[in-house]
Amino acid sequence: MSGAEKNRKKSTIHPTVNVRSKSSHPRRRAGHASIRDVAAKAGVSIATVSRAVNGIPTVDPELARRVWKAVEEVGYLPNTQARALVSGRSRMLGLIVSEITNPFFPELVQEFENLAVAQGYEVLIGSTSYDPLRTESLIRRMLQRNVDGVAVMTFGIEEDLVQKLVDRGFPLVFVDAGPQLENIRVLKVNYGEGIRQAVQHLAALGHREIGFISGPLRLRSAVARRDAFLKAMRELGLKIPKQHLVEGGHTMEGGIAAMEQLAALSALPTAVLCSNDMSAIGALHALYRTTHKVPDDVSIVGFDDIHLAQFMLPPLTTVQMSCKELAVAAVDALRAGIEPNHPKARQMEWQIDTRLVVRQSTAFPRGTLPAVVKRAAAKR
Amino acid sequence: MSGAEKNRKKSTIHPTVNVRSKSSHPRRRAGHASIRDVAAKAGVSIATVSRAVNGIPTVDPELARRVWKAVEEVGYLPNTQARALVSGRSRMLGLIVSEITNPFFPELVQEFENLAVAQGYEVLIGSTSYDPLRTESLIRRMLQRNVDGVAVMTFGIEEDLVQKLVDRGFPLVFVDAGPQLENIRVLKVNYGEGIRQAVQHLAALGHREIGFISGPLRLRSAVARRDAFLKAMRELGLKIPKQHLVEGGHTMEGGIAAMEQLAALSALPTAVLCSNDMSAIGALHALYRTTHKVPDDVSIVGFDDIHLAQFMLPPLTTVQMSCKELAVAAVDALRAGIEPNHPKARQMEWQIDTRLVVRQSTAFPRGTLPAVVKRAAAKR
DNA sequence: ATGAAAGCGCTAACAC
DNA sequence: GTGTTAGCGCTTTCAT
Repeated sequence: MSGAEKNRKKSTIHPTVNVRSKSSHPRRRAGHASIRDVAAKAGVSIATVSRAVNGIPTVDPELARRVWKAVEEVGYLPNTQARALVSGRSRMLGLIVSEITNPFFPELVQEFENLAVAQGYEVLIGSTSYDPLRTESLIRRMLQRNVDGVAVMTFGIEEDLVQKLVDRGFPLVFVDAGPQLENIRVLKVNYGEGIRQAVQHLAALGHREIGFISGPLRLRSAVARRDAFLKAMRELGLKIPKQHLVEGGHTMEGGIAAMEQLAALSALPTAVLCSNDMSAIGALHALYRTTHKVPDDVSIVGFDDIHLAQFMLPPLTTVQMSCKELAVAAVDALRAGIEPNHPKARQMEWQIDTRLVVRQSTAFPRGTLPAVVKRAAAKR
Repeated sequence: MSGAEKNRKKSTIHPTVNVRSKSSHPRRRAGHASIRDVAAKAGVSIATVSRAVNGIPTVDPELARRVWKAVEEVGYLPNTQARALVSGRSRMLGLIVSEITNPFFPELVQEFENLAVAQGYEVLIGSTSYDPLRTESLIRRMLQRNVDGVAVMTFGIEEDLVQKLVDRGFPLVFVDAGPQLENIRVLKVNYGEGIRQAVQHLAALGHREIGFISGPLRLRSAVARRDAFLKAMRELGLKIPKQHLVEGGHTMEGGIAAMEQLAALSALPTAVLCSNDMSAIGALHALYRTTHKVPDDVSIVGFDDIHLAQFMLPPLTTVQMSCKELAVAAVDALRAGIEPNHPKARQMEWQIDTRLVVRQSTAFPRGTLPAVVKRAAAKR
């Protein structure tokens, strides 16, 4: 109970008692107890308070008790900013998504946040609206806030900035990051698997004319989904006329526009696969407006399996990409990059699977009945 | 170009040149340029750098130029944590919502974030999942992160904590905060207006049996909406049998369950008002499963007007509560509480209006045709 | 085991 | 107008 008062100002030669407590410093944060208040109350040094609060085992149990009591009494909350300043680590993670209003992302955000918080991290969220400029300013702001790492769940960012960060050794996690960039951890989504299942499901029902509503093609992930579709079709020997391939922008509006384009064709495909669920919902809506029935007239398949999908009318058949899985991988990858002794510190790739979920927006092509049904009908 | 080196360690008596630049301190943040690096590069003191960077007009233009050049060269980003530490303000706002996966909230979050960022604030987002414990830990975490204020867009929080914060003078903004708490800024939503419009719209169409699917009744806002409905019905002299009032929990699942309950009644109401759009979507789904047609068999009205509402099948008639308006008010109210010289520093209430948006989920009650239609039919 | 003191990066009061 | 310096709240040597 001696030196603590020296930490303050030049001031009087005789720092008698608790002058510190309500501070001489004008900028002192109002109404907030600091470590010094606790130290004074407990009659120990601030170092001991720090140690007690951080659970360092070498503190005398009796002193620890006194410290905790004082903490209680003054309502002390350690100031994370100060901690971050001295430790050089903020225990904040950045999470950048393309469009927070696309329901897939809130689901992702929630999972990510739960995991992060459980592991002692806070999350700074940013939504880019597909704007590279926004993405850049977002990353810049997050860096200023000293986040320990950033997970970018979208693409369209200036490579320069990424390169600079990578050079600096800043932990970065991308989904579907394409190119040669080293030292970036990447979540590789296996689009092929789920999309092949979807195409095969449609083909098995008898569909041969299958259209595709893609996402915005400057997004790597959108391109990857389209390519997976093309590949699956080719594997089955199915043709894709150019006009059956339309861009939908991953929004409901985009889905509507794309479906209208398809519907204007002389021969509307009997089934349409969409690059995400929002486009699929848009497609559903467009078909409703043009009085086409789903799935009787045309089958629709989505991608993502957002919560909403099962509540659509009709419930949407879709390719599931688990945002839980994505979140787990993202947090894991981030920590691998941040914490020097992380068991996966050297791992650079995380695999994410996708799979088909069959609901009621897919059925036999219009005007056809499969053999089994015909046989059943004949029996009557 | 002299004293800056003194800031470091005891060390050598002769701090010849740029020993500081890559630091002697072991905890120095790796790869990140600090204000001292800029000062060294520009040949000025750190104070000048600080002033230049913060746009203080009294700096010599020539020096300012040199500073900015150095900033460019070393890739300097001011450390927000340090700034926050010294200024006692973090320029971070907390935003607490009840359920990030309810599409209304991402829309709100996005608006809020855009506004906040434009005004130089960062946003820390938290989702409570209606859990008071989570809410409390959320607020606690936000306080540790030194947020300048918190907007709570949900209710169910322990009053103790709120009281403590209020006593401390901590800026807090609530939506629909009910009780006597002083020094809390509140966003008063005028549910009555929009809901009265909805009930009158239904009544005008000829509905007399109008059901209501409420939200979770521990939420003030849910109670307020139900009460507004009851009041509007009373004003029109319409009766509400108890079984026409069911709780839906503000989720799709809840909406489905509630609608099923209603559908199981001997006399299903001809119209149902829902406490939010998600319940309404659930109701739509439940009616689809029970092969009731909307709006032919029963009219449905939602609340919130989320983006999705217009894309439902059929497009949802709903009471609009503009999240843009809410966000604007929330940020405004927060800043009023934070900034001592804010023009509205003394204002404690913000009004938010609601209004009906008519789409296609409402129509005449089943089995009825209004006079005009009958006359038109008779003419043929 | 405990305390003193340095210092994280920055701002602002003060001196010149 | 510019530099020096104290200090924001905290962690972490280094002595004791």
